[in-house]
Amino acid sequence: MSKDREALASSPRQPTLKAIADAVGVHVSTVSRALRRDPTSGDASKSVRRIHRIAEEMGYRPNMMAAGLRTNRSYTIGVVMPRLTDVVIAQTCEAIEEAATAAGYQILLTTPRDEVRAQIRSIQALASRRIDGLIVSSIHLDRPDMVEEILSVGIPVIAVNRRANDQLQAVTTDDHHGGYLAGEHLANLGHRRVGIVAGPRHASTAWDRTQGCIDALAARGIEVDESLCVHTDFEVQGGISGAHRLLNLEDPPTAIFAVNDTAAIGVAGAARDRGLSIPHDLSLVGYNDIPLVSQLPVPFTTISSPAAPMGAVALQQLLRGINDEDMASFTLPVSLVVRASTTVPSRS
Amino acid sequence: MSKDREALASSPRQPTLKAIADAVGVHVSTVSRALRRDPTSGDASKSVRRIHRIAEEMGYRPNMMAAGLRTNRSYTIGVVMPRLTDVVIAQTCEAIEEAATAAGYQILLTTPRDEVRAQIRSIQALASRRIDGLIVSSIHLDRPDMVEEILSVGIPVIAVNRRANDQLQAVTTDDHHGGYLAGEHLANLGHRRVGIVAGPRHASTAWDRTQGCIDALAARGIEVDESLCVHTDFEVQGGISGAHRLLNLEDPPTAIFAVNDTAAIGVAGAARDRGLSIPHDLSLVGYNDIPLVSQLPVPFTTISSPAAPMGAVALQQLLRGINDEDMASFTLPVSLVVRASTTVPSRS
DNA sequence: TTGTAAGCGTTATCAG
DNA sequence: CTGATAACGCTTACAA
Repeated sequence: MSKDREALASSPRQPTLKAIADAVGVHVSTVSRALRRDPTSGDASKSVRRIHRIAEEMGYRPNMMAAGLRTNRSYTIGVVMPRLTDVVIAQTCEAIEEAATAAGYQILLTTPRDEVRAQIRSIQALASRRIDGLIVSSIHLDRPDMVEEILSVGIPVIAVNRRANDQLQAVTTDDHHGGYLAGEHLANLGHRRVGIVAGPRHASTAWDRTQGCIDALAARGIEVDESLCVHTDFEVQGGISGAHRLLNLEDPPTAIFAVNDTAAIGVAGAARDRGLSIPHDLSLVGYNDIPLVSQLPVPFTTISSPAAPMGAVALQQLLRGINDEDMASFTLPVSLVVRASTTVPSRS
Repeated sequence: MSKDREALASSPRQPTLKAIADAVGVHVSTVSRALRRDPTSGDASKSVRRIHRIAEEMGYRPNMMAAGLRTNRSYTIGVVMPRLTDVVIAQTCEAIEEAATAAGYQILLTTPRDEVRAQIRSIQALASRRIDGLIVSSIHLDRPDMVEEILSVGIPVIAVNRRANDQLQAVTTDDHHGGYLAGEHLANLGHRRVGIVAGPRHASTAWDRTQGCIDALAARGIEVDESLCVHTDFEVQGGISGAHRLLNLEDPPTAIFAVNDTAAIGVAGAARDRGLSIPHDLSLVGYNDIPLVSQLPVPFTTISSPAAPMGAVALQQLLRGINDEDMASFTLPVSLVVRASTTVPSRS
C-alpha cells in the first residue's frame, strides 16, 4: 500500500557484500575478507582501506542472520528474566547487557510472567533463535521439568539470582548468610518474636533468606513457629498483606524481616495504617538495599546485595562456557546495613 | 577441551528439516510445508500429523536465522531502552515484551547508558540484526544526528516515552498536562513559591512536565524564576541535590514539584535531613505514581501515568508499520492523585 | 499433495 | 592476495 514498501522492493533494502563488490570491482569473498580486517592498523593494504571506505559510504551493515547461518554463531545471548520491574532484577539485567555488549554479544530478552508454562515457552522461543548461551533468572528452578527443558537446549546455561540444586551452574548472592545477618541483628537487639515476610515458596532466594534468619534465631534459642512465617510475593502488596497477617496474631512479633525491600515498604505502609511507629513499635529489616530505602523518613536497616556484579559475573561465566572453558558457580557476599528501622523491643 | 563440544560436533547440534525428512522418508520441502500446518485442526492429513509427531520426538526447533534469511523477516523487534532500573521504564519494557510475544515477535533489548554515542552504537548493532521494527525509549531525541541515525535504518520506528519534534511517531503520556495538574494543585493550595526538580534538560518528558507546571502557575500569576527550577537527573541522588539547592535559596520554596517519584523520594530524604516535615514545612508532588509511593509514611501526591499501556500501544503501532499500515502518534492521559504530601503553606 | 531447484547473504575451502 | 564455489537451513515458485 505505502510507497515506502515499493521503494524498498526496487532498491533491495540494505546493501550487501555483493553490492559493495560490484561497486569496488572485486569479488564478494574479497570484500568479506577485507571487511574483517582492521583498516586502521598499519599493515592494512590500500585495497582493504578502499573497501572499508566504500562500505561505509554505502551504509553497509553486515547481515548477522546470514553470517550466523554460516558460522553457527549468533553472538546473541538469551535472557529469561521475569519481574523486570523489580529494581534488583533490572540492575542485574543492565549489568548483563553491558558486559555482553562489551564482549560483542547482544541480549535477546524475555520477561515471562512468574509462571512455569510461560517461562518454558520463553525458553523454547529463544532456542529457535540459535542463541549462543542462556541466562535464566528468577524462574521456577524448583520444577524438574523446567530444568530439563533448559538443559535440553544443549547450549551453555547459567542461572542467576536463584539456584537449582546443582543441576545448573548459578551465580547468586549469599542469601542464607544475608538472612542470617538479619536474624542475628534482631536477636542481638533483644527481639524474641520475629515475624518473617517470606516471599514465594518456589524462589530459592526467598527460601534461603528465610532459612538463614530462622537459623540465626535458632542459634540463640529463639524459635520461629509456622504462624510467624508468612509466604507472599515480592511486591509491595505482598508486604502489606503479610504484615497484617503477622500483626493480627494473638502474640504479634516485635520485629519483622521482609525478604526484599519492596515488600518491606509494604510492611511499613501496613504498620503506618495500624498506627504503629517504626522502629519503636515494630522493628523492620528489609533486603537488597535498593537506593531509595536510605532516603525514607525512617531509613531501613537492610541487607546489601550485589545485584549488578551478579549479572556481570554470570555473563563472564557464560562466555567461558561458550568458549568451551569450564564454568563455575559463584556466591557473592552480602552485608548488613544498619539504619533507623530497627531498635530494641519496647515490650516483651 | 570439554567432551560436550565433541559430542555436539559429531551429532550436528540441532535437528534440521533435512534430518526429519530423512527420518520420515519425504523431502525437506514437504516437511517445511507440513510443519506450518496445524496438526490439531480437522483437515490435517495423517502425513502432516506424522511429520509433526516425528519432529516433536526429535526435539526439532526451527532455525529462525535460516528462515529469516530467506523470508527477510526476523520476527524480532529492537528496543533501545536506557535506565531500565527505573520502574516506569521497566513497566513499559515488560508491556512491550508481552505484546510482542503475543504477536509472535521477540525483543532484542539494549540498555545503553544515557549518552548519545552509546545509544547510536546500540542502534547500529540492532540494524545488523535485521530487526523488523525499532522502538526507542528515553534516548537523546533532541539530537538531530540521533534522529538521522534512527531514520537511516529504514524500518518502521516508534518512540516511546519521549518525543522528537514530529520527525518520529511517538507514544507518550501527556507530560505537559501532568505538570499542569501538579502546578494547579499547588497553586490552589495557596503556594506562591514553587520549586521544580526538573530532571535532565535533554528529556522531553522532564521538559514538558516542568513547562506544564510553569504554565499552570503563570495562569495564576505566579512566576517561577530561574533559580526555582533546578536541573538534575531522574535518580534519588538528583532529588537530594536538587532539593538542597532549592532549600538553600534566600527565599526557599514552600512546595517542590519533582518530575518523577524517584527524585521526589530524594527530595523527601533531603527535607528529613534538614529537619523539615512534609507536608507541614514543605509540600511535595511527585510524578508517575509508582507502587511504593502510596505506602510511604507520608504518601505522595503524584501524577499517575500509564507506563504499561504506553508500551502496549507503541508495539501495536509498530506492528501496523511493519504490516505497511499507517502508524500514528498517541498521547495517553494522566491524572492527579492527591495524597498526604501536599497541604497549604505554613508561611507566606 | 509431493518433489525439484533456486536463492537469501555470508563464510570457508581450495585453486590460481 | 584474489576469485570461484559450496555450504549453512530454510522457503517458495514451479513442475510432476
